[in-house]
Amino acid sequence: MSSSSAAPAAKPPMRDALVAAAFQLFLERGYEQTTVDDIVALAGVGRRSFFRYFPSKEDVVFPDHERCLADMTAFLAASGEEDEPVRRVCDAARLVLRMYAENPAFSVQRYRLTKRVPGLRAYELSVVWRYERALAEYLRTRLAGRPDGTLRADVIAAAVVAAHNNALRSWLRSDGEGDADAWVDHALGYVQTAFARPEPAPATPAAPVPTVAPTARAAPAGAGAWSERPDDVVVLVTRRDAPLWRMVRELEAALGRA
Amino acid sequence: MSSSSAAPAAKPPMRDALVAAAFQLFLERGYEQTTVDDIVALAGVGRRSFFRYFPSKEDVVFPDHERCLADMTAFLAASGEEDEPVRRVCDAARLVLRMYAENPAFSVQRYRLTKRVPGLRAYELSVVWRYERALAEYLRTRLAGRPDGTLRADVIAAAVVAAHNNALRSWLRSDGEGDADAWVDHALGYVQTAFARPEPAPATPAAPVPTVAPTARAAPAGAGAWSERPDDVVVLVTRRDAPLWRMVRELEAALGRA
DNA sequence: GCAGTTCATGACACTCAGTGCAGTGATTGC
DNA sequence: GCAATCACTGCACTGAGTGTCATGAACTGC
Repeated sequence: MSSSSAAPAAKPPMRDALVAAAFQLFLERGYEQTTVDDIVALAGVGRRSFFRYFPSKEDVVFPDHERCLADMTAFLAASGEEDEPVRRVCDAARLVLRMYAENPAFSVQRYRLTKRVPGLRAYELSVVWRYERALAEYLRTRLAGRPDGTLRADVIAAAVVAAHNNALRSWLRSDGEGDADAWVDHALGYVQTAFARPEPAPATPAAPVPTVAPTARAAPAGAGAWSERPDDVVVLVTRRDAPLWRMVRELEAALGRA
Repeated sequence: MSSSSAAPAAKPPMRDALVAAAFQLFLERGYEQTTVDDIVALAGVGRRSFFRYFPSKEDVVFPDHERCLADMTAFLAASGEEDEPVRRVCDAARLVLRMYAENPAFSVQRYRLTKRVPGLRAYELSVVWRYERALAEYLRTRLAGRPDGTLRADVIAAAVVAAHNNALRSWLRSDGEGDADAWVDHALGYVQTAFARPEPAPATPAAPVPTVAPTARAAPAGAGAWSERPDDVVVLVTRRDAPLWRMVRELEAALGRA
């Protein structure tokens, strides 16, 4: 019972049931050959419920990215002036790797699925783009005022994402057998050295792969994404025209319920 | 050549008519508020014809990217061993800029459209991704055999695309008034220097950064980098232990939705 | 226990993107 | 002239996504 049932709002099993049913059918007969009606029929729920939990058919393939993005945003927001910016975004990228590594079998299946289906590849791009934007926004604030601040922010963010994905895909192609952390450390190390030049701080060129920062989102309290210390309070900032389901999902993510 | 093949099959005017009608309606009432039926009605053609010229509604917004991608692929394929790889992909990226610069008014309109419509942003990502893959594939062959060849290829391609897009968007935000080439040259020059280091090629240290950095109107917005969007945002502050439904209710109240 | 409320779910109907198919009219080649 | 081809149109269909309402379970206060 590590994470289920315990406290206030019980985790809805329907969401997981839908993901399971969807993947069963996707692997059986393919993504495009599976309709939402097929999924809800197998899961034994109403069609409308599917779209209450997932805004689109594609979203059921990436059920945990929203949460991971919230973690990344919180991780970056918790950064201070003492953190080296490039290093910080590299560590933030490792959060994504960790999510993939938490369930290798699932990740490998999904990788093979997204590789085959153009629509899913396109959707994955939009997911990756949001990670990249989160990194870039952080870097923009950290590099503000410096020459070419936003340019460097965008380029470094793109490079970090590309390096991470290069290593991640290598690991996924190995069916989750290899050492994902080693690959990602190596890839991010390359980016760090490539962009360390304008900084005077290449004093520690070899060491800089000190593994992931704490964050241990296993701890229920530590997941308090927004509004760090002033506990007991949650602040949600969202676009007014965003769909309600997305606001609710962010809210849930901020609350640490999943 | 750039505009070759004028002779063979005369360009169908219907395609252009559809693009014109689509943009007229998109600008009038918005992208999502415009149906394909509206477009074909204004263009005075049958609905089925639309999908013969454009595989999807999104494609009508990017009518020339397919051609540009083909040009880029050809440009890279025509490269020889004597070309410096990073420089070559930078020049390839400039082909995209040229396409945008060929029709500034149209490009600016499209930029404003894609910035507003999430679906178009997502579609643009898939377009950009194809450019990036073309660059990365080229670099992979050129860097094959070298240590971390594919990693470096992916990272450099991503950096080039990010730099190009950063400059391109700066130009688009200036309503096509500024010197697009100067911005892109500067941005790509930064990438070239950043990745020129691991190479032993200090033979031409000064030359490879010919950059035209001037850019008279350096920062039109000054430091106000991203102070956009004051409105359109809703903020919810609530106690963490409040029931979820109550938070949602307050959210809905704040939104003005029943 | 009981009435009132809240909310998740399900059933229905609708819009719209995208596709397959058949029919029509014009052009081209013989 | 005749046949084949081509561009176009209309029609019907699938399937994703959305708004709306009814139901029913769980929780409220009494």
